[in-house]
Parts: sequence; structure tokens; C-alpha cells
Amino acid sequence: MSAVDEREYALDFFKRNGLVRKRCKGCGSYFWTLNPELDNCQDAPCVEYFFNRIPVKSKMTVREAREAFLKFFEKNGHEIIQPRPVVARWREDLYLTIASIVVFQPHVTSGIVPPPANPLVISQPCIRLEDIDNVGLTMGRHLTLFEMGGHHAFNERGGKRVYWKDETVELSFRFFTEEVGLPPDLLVFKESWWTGGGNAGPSFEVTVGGLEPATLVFMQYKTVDGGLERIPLEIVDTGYGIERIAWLTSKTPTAFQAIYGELVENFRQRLGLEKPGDAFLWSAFRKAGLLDPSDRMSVSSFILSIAKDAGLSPSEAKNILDGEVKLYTVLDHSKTISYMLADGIVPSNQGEGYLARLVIRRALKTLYLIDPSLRLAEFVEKQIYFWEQDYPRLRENREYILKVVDLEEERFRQLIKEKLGRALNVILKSPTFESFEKVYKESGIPPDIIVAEAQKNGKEISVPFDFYSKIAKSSSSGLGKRIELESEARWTEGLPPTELLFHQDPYLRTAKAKVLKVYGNEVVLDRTIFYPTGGGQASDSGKISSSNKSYRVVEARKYGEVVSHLLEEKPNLNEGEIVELEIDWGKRFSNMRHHTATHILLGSIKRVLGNHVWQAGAEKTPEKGRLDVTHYDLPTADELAEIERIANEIIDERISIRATMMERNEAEKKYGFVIYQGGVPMQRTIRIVEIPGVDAEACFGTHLSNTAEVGGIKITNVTKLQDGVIRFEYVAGTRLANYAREMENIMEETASLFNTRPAQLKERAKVIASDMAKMKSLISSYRKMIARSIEVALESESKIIGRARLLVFEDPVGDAEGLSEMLKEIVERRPEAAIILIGRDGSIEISLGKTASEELDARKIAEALREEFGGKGGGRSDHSFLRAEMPVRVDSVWKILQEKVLRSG
RNA sequence: GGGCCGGUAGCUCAGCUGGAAGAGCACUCGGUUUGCACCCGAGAGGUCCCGGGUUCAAGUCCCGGCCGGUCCA
Repeated sequence: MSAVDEREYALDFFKRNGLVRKRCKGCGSYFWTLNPELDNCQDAPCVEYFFNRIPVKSKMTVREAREAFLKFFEKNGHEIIQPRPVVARWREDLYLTIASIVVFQPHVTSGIVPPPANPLVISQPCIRLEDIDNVGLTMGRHLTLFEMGGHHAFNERGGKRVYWKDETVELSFRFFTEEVGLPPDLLVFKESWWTGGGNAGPSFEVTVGGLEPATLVFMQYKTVDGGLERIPLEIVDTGYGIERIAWLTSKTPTAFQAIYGELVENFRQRLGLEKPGDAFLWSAFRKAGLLDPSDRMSVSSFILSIAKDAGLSPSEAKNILDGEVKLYTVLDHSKTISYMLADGIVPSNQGEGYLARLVIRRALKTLYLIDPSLRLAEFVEKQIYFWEQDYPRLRENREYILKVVDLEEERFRQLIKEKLGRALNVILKSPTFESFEKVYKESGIPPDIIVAEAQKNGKEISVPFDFYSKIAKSSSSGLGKRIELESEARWTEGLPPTELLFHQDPYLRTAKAKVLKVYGNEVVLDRTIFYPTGGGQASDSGKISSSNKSYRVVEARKYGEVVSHLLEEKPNLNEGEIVELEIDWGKRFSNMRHHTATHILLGSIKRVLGNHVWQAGAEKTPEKGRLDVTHYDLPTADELAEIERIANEIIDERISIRATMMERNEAEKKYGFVIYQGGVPMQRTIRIVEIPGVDAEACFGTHLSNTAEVGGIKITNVTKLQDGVIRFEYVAGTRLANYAREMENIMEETASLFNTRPAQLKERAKVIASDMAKMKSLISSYRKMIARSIEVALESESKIIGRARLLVFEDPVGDAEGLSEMLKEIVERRPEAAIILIGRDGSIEISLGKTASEELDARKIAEALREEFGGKGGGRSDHSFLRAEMPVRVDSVWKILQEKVLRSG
């Protein structure tokens, strides 16, 4: 990082209150403190944990720490904002909510939407999986799910100011000293530079006793091609570890006791693990601050020093530590799983669903290693009860959460049943990192389970050190949400937003508009009735007419807020000219029907399958609608029928549909994030399409004014798109007739192939099936007949060559496949048989019994025949095959045999 | 989205450098035994995922597709 101007950190607050700037002997970074004697930044790994010896006001649970945090900032002029889901549905570039500021990105931080309050305070559950492998080992420094308390202020450059660095640090200082009750002289503000998510700025890390309970970031740049650029807002982005505050005040050896309270011993008992002595845990606590989990030496010296402290052998210490790590892993993961599923993630092999599966699989693995009979759902259920007050969605979705955990467990067990044996063989042959990696990547069997299985069989092998992070490094690829760049056309810059008449009245078929700009085949008007491609709805087509000429509109496109019309030919239009617009109504109406049908269907699917169903994609064309949703299985025939029934019932209910423009914050408050099914618009005001009691979504599309106009919905196809995503295809309105016609055509054509009418197709098919069976058995009798005739010929027409009986036989019927099978049978039954079969297509098959093959060589015969008749072929000594180029007859074959094979043999 | 692995009898799977599709279990029949995964004998059961290509010859090699599994923040 380039040198930062130190004036960025020299705050008035420090000077006023007598804090001095010092440099850390350990890491070399600068920090501010009231204690001039301090020569260490007080952060891991520069110091052992000792915050357990620092006095605080009172012990706090997670809930109490959260309340204290929120209340303190509320008292100091902040408005409390409710937390969002842990799945970042409002972000196109992130799967999970990884920080409190994520809640306001990108719409607020980019200045498009005002913050819901300013300043504000929030405690946001966040999930980070980067350090999932360190969970447990670091005694609570790493958690996959944590609450980030954030007090945020959004300052407009040159406009409204709320507060900036000075006040932020002061608030933080006051919170930790007044509310948490830390001695002021032990609090340290370490200078740092924060960068992430495309933004950057100076920051302070607040540290105490080895722990970092908060970071204060002053976001004021965006990173552009490695350089920095000022952003229009200066944002106070703070992050307080609520769990860390609870730990700091609870004086427990690990964060887990502080976070989970009695749940720790409850889980321990169910897992059948013994509780280590206090000396052991406190030793682990002290050393954990120095531990670097990615360094093998650091890990082993961690174990050695604990062993020394607790008076144990290193292997005893390691065993106990392993047990503790497993316990903490189960505690941590089961909580994270419950939150992820509560927010409607469906496990999958892709996207955020994969992240859920990743955590579930790790938890299952850990349980399996402790005792294969343990069930994950039991632990997840306990977490639901433990946290439901703090996160009500846990209670609301309890049934779904447990069902999915069970399904995933079943899958995992199936995997082990199927693949463990083979995986073990591979590893036993070569227990290298590469083998473990190969097995893990292609079968998903974790190395720990293979090692445990090997131990059961008395084989000692070990898991490669740091296995998972090596895997992550070796195959890190583009599995992140990608930020889709809007393809803005330069040439539309400076044009005013197009007035969208189709929003005012979606039934408008014609209108007048003024030409603003012509660019190649594209025309921009001041207003339009043409719906541009977007939001999964297909574009309108139609025509634009000037006084002397009419042009086909092939497609309408949206560039930002400007709609452009692509014409079939380069138009002769002048800027300022008034033109007549007309859309193809049938197409538009069909698009509208399929679009409204999509909303109705989504509502129906949710009612039948559950609230975890989210739209994963959709497309509406004049021909049909297509909707991809998240769900863990294909719907059953009953569920499908029910979905269709409800959808059509909604149509019959004749429900009025409302489309209204709303302030974004207001819309989110009123409907929740379910409005972002089809993507997240980047506008301050958004358009909400609501079918009361069925569905409400932020949607740009053209909709009917009443559900009755949809006319009817028929689901035509349901497929599994990926694990966890299913696709519905359907038709609405008059398209039902087209669909019915297509089906009828298929039936008619099929029926006519069978010489019958559609109504009798089923009966006819039954007859045909039984006829087929009869034919099959008839053919096999005929084949047996031919086989017998071959055997007869073998007696009467064959030539005796030593112990062999040689027969040349011509296929009488053209049943090459059948005869070939028969030859094999005959030759097996009669070892002396040697049969040369001449096929109708010039093929020659030479088949010898066991005895015959001792007298003759099928390959030599084939070779001789090939020399005479041309062609190619070969085979084995008892069976060969060739295809001749010239016509082959029985007597000519005999002739060749006499000349070339029998004489020499 | 990218990588890897797989698809063969009802089930679990084998099938080598291309040369006549196999085993075990289950099934049917007969014998043995009268009961707890008993034994013996016989039999039936196949679109080798689909479509192209190479080849005299493809389950096997090549290309494309479908389906399943799995890994990747």
C-alpha cells in the first residue's frame, strides 16, 4: 500500500484528550493511546490475548451487547435500522451479506438513493466463509456468522455533513469506555488503510488486550485502475464485532462460551466429548492470539505450549484440542446453516446454494467423524430455538430449514455409501496430497473421513496439512457473482429520459412522438409506446410512420433512461419531426399475458412449495413464459396440479393489478425484499407491480390491469435446470389453443402412423405392444428353425477337416444379427463346428468351435477370402469377420478354401 | 459460470492396447430343506444414455448433446 499521509490520522480528538502516537514494536504500525509507555499495538498476533484480565462494566450476552451498542448510538442521535437477510438479494455482485455497509451498497453509497436515516445504526448478521477452516482452532477469533454493529454517516461532499473522523472516534471511545467500561488507557487506535468492494479510505482498528473489537473506516475513494478517485460521498463505515464485545465482557476462554452460553455444554454432551480443564482452555486462550492457522509450525508450537501449560503430552493435548475444535465447528456451522436457510437459500451445486451446501457438508463431516449416528438437524433445531428471538425468520421457516438439512444429510450419507470404498482404495495405493485432491474434487469425499476409515482398517495415514485452503488456492476460479456492465450507448448521452407511455397506459396501441435523434438504423423519440427488451420481457415490434414513409420497428432497446428504436432500414427522418407510432398489438398483449402469468405463477408456486422459492430467472415471449425458481426437488405431479389450479383460480378471482411508483425505502419497508425477484433496479423510485394477496415485485414490464385478462395458464413443461433450480414453462390466454393444437397434431400424426384415431390411440398402443411381444417370440422360433437347419447342414453338407466339420452357409433371410448369435450358440454346443456365413450385404463371418479352432485359423481363412474377394477384415483365431468388395457365393468360397487353406493346412 | 468423474440386466457393478455383452444379488422353474439372507440345478432378463464420426469391426476411440455426481468465493 502506498504511503498514506499521516495527517489523515492526526485527529483533534486525540490531541484534545492527550492520546499520543506510537509505533508498534511487533508489526511497525502506528497507533494512538493514552498510555505513553505502550510500545505494542495490542492486536493479534503482536500480543497474547489478555483481555480476560481487563475490567469491564458488566458481563454481556450477544443480545445484551447488541442492545447496548444500538442504544448508545440511538442516544447519540442515530436511528436504529432493522437488519437485512444474510443473503444479499439486493446485490448483483455478492451472494452473502458480509458487512453492515453491504446493506447500503451500491444504491446508497453511490448516491442514487438517500440513506433510510442519517446517521444510522444497525446490527447486521454477516456471513464470511473465507476463514471457515480456522473456525474453532482460533478459539473464536474466526466465526462464519457474526453480527456487525455499524454506525454509519453519509456526508455529501460540499453538501450536507453529518459527522466525520473526529466524532466517529470520539463516539467509539465513549462507547467502549462508558458502555463497555474499558479502562481508557488500554484502548488503542491503530492506524490502517482499508480497501474493499471497490472503495478505500483510511481507518482505525480499535484494539484492546489482543482483541480487535471494532474497525472505523472512512470511505472516501473508489479504486480505479489501481489508483484512487474521490467519491461524491464521504462515508463513515464502522464495524463492531458484537460477539467480540460479548466475549470481551464475559471473561470466557473462548468466544463460543460467550456466544452460545449453556448451548456449549449441551452440544458437548450430545457429541459425547469430555470437558477439558480450565487450565487447558485458558492456556489455549492466551496462545490463540499468537496463532497463525495457515502455518504448520505455528500450529504445532500452539499445541506444544498448551501441552506444557496443562502438563499433558503433546498428543494428549492435540486430542483434546481436536475435540474442542469439532465442538466449536458444530456450534458455529449449525448456527450459520440455520440463518442461511431461514433466508431462503436452497442448497445447490452452484451460486449461493453451493455456499450453503459447503457449510452443511462441513458440519455433516464433523459430526460423522465424532459419531456417524449423530444427526445434524438436531443441532440446527437447537440453534433455531436459541436464536429465534433475535432472528424471527428462523422460527417462521423452521420446517423448511429442518427438512432441507435432513435432505442434505441423506445425500451426504448416500455419497459416503457409494464412494468411500473406492476413495479409500485410491488413497491407500498412494496417500499423497495429489490423490486426496483428486478424490475430493471428483467425488467430494473429504480426506478426514478417508483417514478415519483407514484407521478403522488399521491403516495409519494423515490428512495433508492445510488441505482445504490449498484446494481453494489451486482452483480459485470465477465463481463470484459477476458485475454486469450496462452496455450504455455513447450516442444517446445528453438525450432526455424517454417518456414511457406504456407505463401510463399499457393498452395504448398508437401514439404520436417527436424525433430527437437518428443514429444509423436507430431512432430516439421524446416518448414511446414501444416496450424495450428488459426484465425478461421481449421487446415490442411495430412501425413508425412519417408523413411520407413507414418503417418497421424490429426492436426497442433501453440505454439508461433512453429508449431507442431499431428500424429495419436506415430512416429518412429529421430531428423535431412528429411521427406516428403503432405497436403489434397481438404480440404485445401476449407478452403482457405471459408477464402477468409469471407473477401469478410465482405466487402460486410459493403457496404450494414454500417461501424459500425465489425467482432465479424468467423470460416472457409472445409464444410462452419461462420461470426458473429455487427449490430442492422437482415438484410432484400433485404439487404441479395444485400450482396450476391455484394460478387459474387467481385468474378467475378477477383481481385488480396495481402498478405504482414508490420510494425505494418505502417499498422495501412495505413489502420486504421479495420485491427483488427479477433483479434490483438502481433507482431512487421504483415501480411496484402488485397483485394483492398474490405477489408484489419491482417490475418494469407491461402488465394487465386484472388477472382475469390472463385468460388461463397451462404449465407445459417442468425440468430440473440445476440442482436446486427448477424451470417452469407455460402458456397463457389464447396461446393455450396453440398449445392444444400442437398436442393434437402430435396425437393425430402418431395415431395415423398406427392407422387409428387419437381417441383410440391408447387401446391401439396396448395391442401393438402385445403384438410386438408375440412377434419377438415368433422371430426367436424362426431363428431356432434356421439354427436347426444349419445344424442339419453341418451333418450333411459339411466337409470333415481333421477333427473339424466345415460348413459354408448363405444367410437365407438377411438377419445378420440373429444369425450371428446363433452361430455362437451352435459353435459352443458343437466344438467341432466351423461355420462360414455369407451375409446378404457381402459380409462374411467365420465362426469356429473349440475343437475346430485347433484345426483351422479363422484369421487365415479371412485373409484368404480377402485376397480373393477384396475388402477388409480380421478378428481372432476362433472368430473373424470381413466385408468383401465382390459378390460372394458358396461354391466360390469352397474353391478358395480348397486352394489356399485346406491344401496348405 | 468454470473444472473433474460417471451413465452397461430390476439393483450393485466388472468389461485391458477396438475383435461374439459378463459377475453377484434379486427374479422364474425344478430339486433339496419345511422357517430366521440354506444348498444344488436350470431359465428368463440388454436401445451398453442419445445423436453423429473414425473403422472391415465401437460398450471401448473422436465430436456434439442429455442426465447424474462433485469441486471451486
